[in-house]
Amino acid sequence: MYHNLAIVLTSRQFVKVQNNNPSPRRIAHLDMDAFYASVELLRYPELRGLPVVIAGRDEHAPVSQPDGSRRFYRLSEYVGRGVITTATYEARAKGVLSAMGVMKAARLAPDAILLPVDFPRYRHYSKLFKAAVASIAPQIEDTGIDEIYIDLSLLPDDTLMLAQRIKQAVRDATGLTCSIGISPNKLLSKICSDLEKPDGLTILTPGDIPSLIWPLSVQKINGVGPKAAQKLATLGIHTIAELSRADLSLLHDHFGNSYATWLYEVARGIDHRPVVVDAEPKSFSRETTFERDLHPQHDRVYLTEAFTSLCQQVAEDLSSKAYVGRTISIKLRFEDFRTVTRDFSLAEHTADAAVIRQAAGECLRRVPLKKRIRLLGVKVSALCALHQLHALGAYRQQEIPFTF
DNA sequence: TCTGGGGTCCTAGGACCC
DNA sequence: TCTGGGGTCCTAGGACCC
Repeated sequence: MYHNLAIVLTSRQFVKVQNNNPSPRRIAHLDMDAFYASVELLRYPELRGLPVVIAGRDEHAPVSQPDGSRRFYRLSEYVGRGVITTATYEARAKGVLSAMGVMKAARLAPDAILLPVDFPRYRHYSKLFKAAVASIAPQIEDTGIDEIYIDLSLLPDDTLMLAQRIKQAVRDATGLTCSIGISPNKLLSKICSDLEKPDGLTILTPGDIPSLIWPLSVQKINGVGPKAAQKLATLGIHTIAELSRADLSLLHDHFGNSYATWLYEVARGIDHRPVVVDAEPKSFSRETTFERDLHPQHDRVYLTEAFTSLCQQVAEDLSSKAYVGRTISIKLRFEDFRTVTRDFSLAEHTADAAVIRQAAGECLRRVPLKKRIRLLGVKVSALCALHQLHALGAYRQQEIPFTF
């Protein structure tokens, strides 16, 4: 009954190998298992097997006791705003999910152990596991702190052997497990790295599509989120199989032209995107949600300090990565969760905190401040790497002297 | 019971230029 | 008095991802 859904491998999904025979790409997606929580379990091994959630700031850090033991905070002790960043599989079993409000999670699992987020530590382990993978398969696309795509196409080794070596290398370097999905493209590999978590290894062949991919919810497709899934549901489309049976014209009527075409292709397992090894950043930003909603006038002094501090942080981020940017943006979220943005493009690139602060101030002036403010953010985009800017400057100087 | 922080990409209207 | 089409940049908002 699913004969029309056979996976289509077009010529663009093939690469040339030494013997000149086209062969399908071998793209792996590697995803670390419950990454932040697993890193925390490395330093607090006594928490293994317990429901643990990672959320919030430092005030919930474990406290060392006089007898050498540690006193951990429980989720039920948490007060204030915030969301769950990660949960161990034991906590997930109680219904606690990433991005869930902490107060809601506390009702589901009041006794779960609560640990604060420690990004520097996760970044360290991120570098370790990526270096371990690179020692075996160097064609890596960075897609986050805990996941990567790897292009295995040009490596001579057997796919299963490669995947097992990569998993072992990650474990040796970090003590952590990961899950790997391998297929001819990023779309399918991303889906199948999730199929056997944790410590999974799934190699997807076209023959597996009906049993493994078709029954899944459309939301398992990377790029179909809550809004699109809801809209598809009103059309009676819930699974990937149902999506692949939908008329292109029906999708065109309800989604934009390009999104409809994209949906039509991904439902058939088609995805030509390359593994991008050296992507340049597009923006740097800093934002903060306040402990309580702040009044634009009464809390003016504190808001101004926070605003300036965000500008300084972004400026430091730019400088430390050797970038300059030309478009300065601000973001405000009000007490009713309505979010507005304003931006301003400068004539020249900058990484200077005072210049960024000045431009951000111009943006802020264009926002009517009638409600309390929940979040404030500053972003710099239209980036240029510092070394490229120098080249650009030299180029400009060549042109300008041409006068009579 | 409200909903973090860091990103990417897309759309769409208007300005402006040729 | 009416009035083209294409290209690029700027700005604002929104969906989505980890």
